[in-house]
Amino acid sequence: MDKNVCIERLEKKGVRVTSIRILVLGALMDAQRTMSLADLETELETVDKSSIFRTLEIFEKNHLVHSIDDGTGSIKYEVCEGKDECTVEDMHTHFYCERCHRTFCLKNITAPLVDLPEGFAVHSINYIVKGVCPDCSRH
Amino acid sequence: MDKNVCIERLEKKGVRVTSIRILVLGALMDAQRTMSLADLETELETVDKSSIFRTLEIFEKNHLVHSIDDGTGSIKYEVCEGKDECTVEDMHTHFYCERCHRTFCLKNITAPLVDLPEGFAVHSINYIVKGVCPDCSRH
DNA sequence: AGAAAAACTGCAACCGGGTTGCGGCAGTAT
DNA sequence: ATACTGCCGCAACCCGGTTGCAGTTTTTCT
Repeated sequence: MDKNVCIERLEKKGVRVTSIRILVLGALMDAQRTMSLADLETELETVDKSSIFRTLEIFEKNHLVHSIDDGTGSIKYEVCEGKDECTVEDMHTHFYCERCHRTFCLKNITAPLVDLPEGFAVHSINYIVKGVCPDCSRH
Repeated sequence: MDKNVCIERLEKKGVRVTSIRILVLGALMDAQRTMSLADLETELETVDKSSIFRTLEIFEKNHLVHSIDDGTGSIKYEVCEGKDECTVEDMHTHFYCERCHRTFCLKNITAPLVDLPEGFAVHSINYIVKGVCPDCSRH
């Protein structure tokens, strides 16, 4: 991912630009899938785990990325597509492949919302479908 | 929960009856909510963590209980209602209260299933709605 | 019943993802 | 230049979950 695109995006969200932040954001934007902290660690060998962690914290607070819990025990991150907030984009469907252990963002499929009994106030939805992805079911 | 009810249920599923298993199953059946390993640990002071863990493993394999990942980092367990399998019951909606940190089973609300692109094979659904529960929103 | 095998349990140690304290470094402001 | 603030790497920690092992109980086989 072009460095300047990252810098621009960081500045737009009011996040101070550093070399590590460019690297992390670039890796996430390049990735065609969600990435865990461990994924980023192996991708960016030179960068310390805690630095990546704190970078993601800042990114999340500033709505540059959001996290998804796909039930695998490790949180996944992906860049927000929305303009300012990503509360709505947050709610798209994710698919977890039990064979290749990848988590897919089905961004064009918004997560369904059921009617809840009186008194329940909804803030967010975590909708994960698990099974076998097209790649794996071909083999 | 009556001891004999537990014993009966264990035998019905072909799980060997031990005192610990009666305790764990009883605690889960009594609970009006899902329970984590830690919850069971504090509830059953006398029983070792690893024993509870292995007991839950066996229960899950024999479809006495199933687990839900509510995204809090600790897996929750609840007793299966179904006769033999609980693949369908598994798919009901759960609600996680961000204030009191309890996970509710909304057993009468089945988890919705979206249409996925060609090639995705669905095995299970993880549908967690997060927000504030009726109890907490009253205060 | 008695011996061997299998299953169950508690203890302690481990594992891995996530998190934090701290000291050093870098950039910015005064 | 000096003081301040924020960023980073290292190491250590935390916590839920998991495993190896040894002692005990239960089952199985004769």
